[in-house]
Amino acid sequence: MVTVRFAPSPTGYLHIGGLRTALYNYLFARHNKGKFLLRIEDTDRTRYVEGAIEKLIEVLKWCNLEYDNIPIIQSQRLDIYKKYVDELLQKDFAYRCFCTSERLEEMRKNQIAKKQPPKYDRCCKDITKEESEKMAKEKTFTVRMKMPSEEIIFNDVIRGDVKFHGSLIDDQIILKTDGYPTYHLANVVDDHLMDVTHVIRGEEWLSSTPKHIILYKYFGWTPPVFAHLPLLLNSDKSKLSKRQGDVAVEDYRDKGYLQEALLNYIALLGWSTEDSQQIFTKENLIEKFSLERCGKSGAIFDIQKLIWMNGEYIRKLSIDELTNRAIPFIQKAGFDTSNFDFLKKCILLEQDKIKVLSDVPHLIDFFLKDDIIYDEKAMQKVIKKEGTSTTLSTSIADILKDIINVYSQIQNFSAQEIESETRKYTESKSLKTSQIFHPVRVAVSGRTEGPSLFHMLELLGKEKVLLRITKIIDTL
RNA sequence: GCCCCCAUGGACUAGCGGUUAGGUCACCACCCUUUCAAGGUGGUAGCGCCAGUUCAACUCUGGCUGGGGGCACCA
Repeated sequence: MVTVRFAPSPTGYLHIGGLRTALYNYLFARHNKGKFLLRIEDTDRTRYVEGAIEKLIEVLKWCNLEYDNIPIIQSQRLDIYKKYVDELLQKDFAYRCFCTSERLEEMRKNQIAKKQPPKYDRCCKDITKEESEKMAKEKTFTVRMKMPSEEIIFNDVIRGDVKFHGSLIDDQIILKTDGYPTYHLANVVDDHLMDVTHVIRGEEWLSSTPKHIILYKYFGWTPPVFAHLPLLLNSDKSKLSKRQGDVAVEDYRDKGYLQEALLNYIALLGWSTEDSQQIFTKENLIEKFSLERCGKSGAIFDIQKLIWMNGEYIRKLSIDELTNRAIPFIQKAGFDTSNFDFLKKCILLEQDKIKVLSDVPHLIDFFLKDDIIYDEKAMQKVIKKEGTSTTLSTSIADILKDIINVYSQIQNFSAQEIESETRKYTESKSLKTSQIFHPVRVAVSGRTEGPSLFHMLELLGKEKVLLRITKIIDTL
């Protein structure tokens, strides 16, 4: 059975690149009716972050990437790793290293200064077993794996055959002085113990794969199939990182990107179908995903396309669903959200315009509050007509006064009714519709852009409309 | 410095020897329209370079250039 895993380290947030890795693993598992497991790689105590695991799990849940196991936590399995390290020591595939980190650092500095590749000098490699046992009792030590001087070739599903030479690779530390294993050891041991069949991970791991291959060999285990995904990039083509924009999945969530849109967009960063389909349901992705159709080159994370796609998904949401999802954002902006039906009507009028959910409060705020803000430019351009004759300005006031009269007469203040009465008035005065529509719009909403005018007036209600127009006339 | 990976318009990509090099985002124009959007139609823009193989290279091979990743008691 196909078994894959997502193995993040809990650094405090889920990186968007990590999410892509998780997604591809998930899709691959579901497509093959296999298992998708979660493993937390927290073997670095110096990077321990309070609450990071919980946060990670919460974000994964928000993304709807459900895993099939109780998450494996590496820091709780120290005895297991120790057992395997001992096995390697016993078989002479590894050795204790008593060098201090100061010495190693010094050595590395010198090597770099001499333009040599930084590499351990194997100072402790030839200490006899007896000596090593003895020293282990009084000194702290790490354990290093022995890299054989041989050609290491492995097949990567995405990249084909990749070749390294063992002689160029360091004797990697597999067990630290604090008793914790390093990534390489823990990763290989756990993947084996969890029966992982396919390792799908980022390209940054490609060059340490030979170490893993050798570990599998030393243990006598069959290595999994490897697939190294191209990296996600900043706009300057460097590895996607903080500093150049948001990289945490929760940032996107908090800005109002839909989980469906984020995943859909991210799925397309490094994978595509032959017909270049853009919009996929999750089921669709599961059905069509394959590692063979993954690309090899890094992909720039382009927010523009994500924004477009998010809008696409928002437009497809039912109005109830959209309202529910927008409510937290409206609340955050300080508005009362108890009147669901009213909010629904407001949002419906703006649905086509919403790119991210955090747009919603601003788009509908003039429905929700009485002291609306009048956009200065809009006022100048539409109401005050700066630079043109005062007679025109007067006529706008007159028009608005007439409109008040017209609207006061309307019994059934519906969009249809308002429109027909407005048009009737326009004709009777031989005015252009724009001479009426624009000033009314600005008067009631404070801005030039907005929803369909008459639907907006209906929703606002006769009382507010008359009040707001009156208020504007007073300023003229 | 060493090792590895990669290379189609501004971005994501399709292509797997013969195509008017296709799609999506962005951009521009037009249409629709009371505004802004949305939607529709059309458009600008691309195979990094040099050899080789071949009747024929975006496609295969080699080199170059460019970009990226890795080289921790981090993952």
